[in-house]
Formats: sequence, C-alpha cells, structure tokens
Amino acid sequence: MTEHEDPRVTRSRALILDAAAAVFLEHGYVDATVDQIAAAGGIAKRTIYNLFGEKDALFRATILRSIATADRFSASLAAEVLAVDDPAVELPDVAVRLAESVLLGPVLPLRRLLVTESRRFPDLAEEYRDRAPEAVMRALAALFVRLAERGLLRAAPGRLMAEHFAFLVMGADLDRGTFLPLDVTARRVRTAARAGAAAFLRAYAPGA
Amino acid sequence: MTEHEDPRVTRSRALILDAAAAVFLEHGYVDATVDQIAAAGGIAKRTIYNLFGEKDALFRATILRSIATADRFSASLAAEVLAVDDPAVELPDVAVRLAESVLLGPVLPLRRLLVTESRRFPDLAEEYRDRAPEAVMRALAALFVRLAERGLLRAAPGRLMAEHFAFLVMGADLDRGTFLPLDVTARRVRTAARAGAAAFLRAYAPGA
DNA sequence: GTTCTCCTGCACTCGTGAGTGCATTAGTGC
DNA sequence: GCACTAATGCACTCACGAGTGCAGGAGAAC
Repeated sequence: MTEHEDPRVTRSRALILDAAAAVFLEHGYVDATVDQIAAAGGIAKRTIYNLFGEKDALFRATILRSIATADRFSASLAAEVLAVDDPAVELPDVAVRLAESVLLGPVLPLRRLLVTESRRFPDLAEEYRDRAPEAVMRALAALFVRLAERGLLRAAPGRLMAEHFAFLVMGADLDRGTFLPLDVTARRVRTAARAGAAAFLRAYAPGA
Repeated sequence: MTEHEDPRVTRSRALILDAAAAVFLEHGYVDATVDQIAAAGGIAKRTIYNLFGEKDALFRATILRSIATADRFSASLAAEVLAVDDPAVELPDVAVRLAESVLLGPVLPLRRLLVTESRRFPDLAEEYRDRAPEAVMRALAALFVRLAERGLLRAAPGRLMAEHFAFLVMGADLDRGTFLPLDVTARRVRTAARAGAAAFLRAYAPGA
C-alpha cells in the first residue's frame, strides 16, 4: 500500500499545511480566509480545494498535524520524567524543562487556538488534551507513585500530586498565556518553575 | 445630571443586554447574530441598533456589564479573604469558597468567552483579568504577607504564595474548564480544594 | 515529440449576516 | 382627548467569503 503520490502533490500539500497553520494560529478559524492561506503559501486557492476539500477539512488536517508534533514532544518529556530517581535533586530540572517547553515553545498558541475553537471542533480539543498535556500528567503521576512507594515522597494519589506539581510549576503563566501571548522572559519562567518545584518538595516531603 | 430616561428605553436596554449576554456566551462574538439576540430578547433588531449602534458596541456593553458583576463578586471574596486569622483553620474554607465560586458559578463561561475573543477585544480581556482574578490574587497576597509577618506562615513573596495557593486549589479544573464546560460535581470540587489547601499549608508551614 | 496530470488564474454563484430606511403602531406624559 | 417619542416589521443594500467551473499552462513519463 505504498502510496506513490505525485511529488507535485506532496509539495503543494506541505506548503498549504504550513501556510494554513500560520494563518489559523494567527487569526483563528473564522477570521482566517482560504484566500489568505493561499496567498501565504504561494498556492492557488483552487489547489487547496482540490487537495483538502472544504475549509473545515483543511483545518482538521492542519491541527492534527500540530497535535502529532505536540504528541512526539510530550512523549519525550514523559520519558525523561520517568527516568527521575532522586526527586530532591532532579525535580527542579524537570520543572524547568516542563515550564520552558510549554510556556516558551509553540504550545501556547496551539492551546489558545484549540480553546477558541473548542465549541466548533470539540473532538480536536479532546484529542489534543489527551495526547499532549494528559500524557505528561500520566507520566508525572506514575513517577510520583513510584517515588512514594520508595519512601522518597509522601504517599498521595498520583493524579493529585501530578496536578499539584504541574500547576505549582507553571499555573500562573499558563493562565496568563491562555488569554494573550505571553510576554515573559525565560529567566522569569525558570525562576517560577524552581520556586514551584521547591514548594512541591516541601508539601510532599516524606515522613511527618 | 440625573438622566431621566424613558422607561421604555430602560426596559429595552435591559432585555437586550440579557439576551445578548446569553447569546454571546453561547456562541461567541462572530457566530452570534444580531437577529438571534433580537429573537432571544423578544426585541426588534432595529431597536438594538437604535440603542447600541453596531454589534461591536453591543458586545462591549454586554461584557462590561458582566465584568462589573464579576467585580463586585471578587471584591466580596477579597474582603472575606482578608478577614482570615488562623490559616490552618480557615484556609481550607477559603479554598472551598474560592473553588466553588469560580468553577461552579457563571465565571467559567465568561472566562471562556473572553479567552476566545481576546484577540478581537484585548482591552476587555485585560479589564476582566485586572478586575476579577487579579483582585482576588492581590487580596490573597496581602493576606499571606500578613500571616508570614505574624510567623504563621513561612516567609515568601506574597504574589508567589497567592499563585501557589490559587492553582493548588483549583488549577486543574480551571484548566479543564477553559476548554469545555466543566462536567464536575460540587463534591469533587470541594475535595480538590481542600487537598490543595492542605498541600499549601504543608508547603508554607512556618519554621524549618 | 505526445500524453497525462496537476497547478493556476479568474470569473462566477451563492449564502449569510451587518446595518439602514421608512412607514406604522403602541405607549407615555400632559 | 393630544403630542411626542420609542418600538416594530419588513424590505432593502452591501460586503465578504466559501466554494465551483473552466480554459489554459507547465512539467514529468513515455
């Protein structure tokens, strides 16, 4: 079933998806026009309709591609999380990495777009949440349960600990960034992440 | 300057604003049509244009009214927060009240709408954030600083403590509720809020 | 070269929703 | 009752963007 697609089609498809991602992220679904996307990609509008059909389908294809990227990304973060051995030493670094990648990378714009379109495309919002943030949360929960079993953290439901960790580390900036593009320095993000990790370690220190 | 407005105008204005709030909250700015609002309010479209002018102005008026409500609400919450005396005893209740009012009341839909329209109406998003959530955060920060000075909490920047408290208490549900209407029981919200408050108290216990 | 397929440009239809004009009706103040 | 003002209904214009039809051009495969 090796689809041998005309190289022209492959090329057009890629140009269109790139342009569509840029325009949709900038303007949202309704305010983005197909003509804009065509212009941005240097592609004829007719070609877009030939390859993707209606605007709805183009949007889905675009977002699914972005989600796939976010997915790979979360998976690598999850793997890294699961490798933690000594929380007191390593959690601050995990916190920094988590905060940086979410707040400073391309995640926030995608998140905003999906929030905006969550009524029009609830399935996409669902898909995104399950593949990206939830995947990380699951990894964090698994890690914390394991650390609690080893007596390195206070025992508590893994899911709850994961939520506490994540929102201590980047809750405030995530919230701000949901409204408008974050105007925040990398240093501030790191400082807040470390402070969050420290608070988490105090709250979930073993014993007592 | 007591504007003696025709009672018919007052009445129409109120009907329109109520209907507009409902329709805008349900569909967002673009997908809400003025005809829909007219129908929902039992008011002629022409009357809407007579009293409010363009759709843009109607939206602003509607949202400003909602923000004013949220404002009064935040102020009363802030007052309550500032009255806390013994954190170990009272913070869990503050947490529950905060979580309930944000997650179970009319706040979340307004928040979603403002996030959705934050590119089109950045000033409204700004206004809302400053008057509602930020007002509560300022009150929390002031409270924690005072408690720290009395030796009842570990000393730390007030703003940071306020963020940690708020996001421990309701971060996860707030995040979920930003995407789609929260389908969550009042019991779950309260439990999570208490767990968050407990974690906060452990993280910011004095001494050590 | 020829052929096949895709891309392009452009003009077009169509639906929809914002906003207006106006003549008529209904309600308020006196 | 009368005068005034607001509300209504309805037909209308206008702008804009989704989606289509088609004829012609450009490149790859043979």
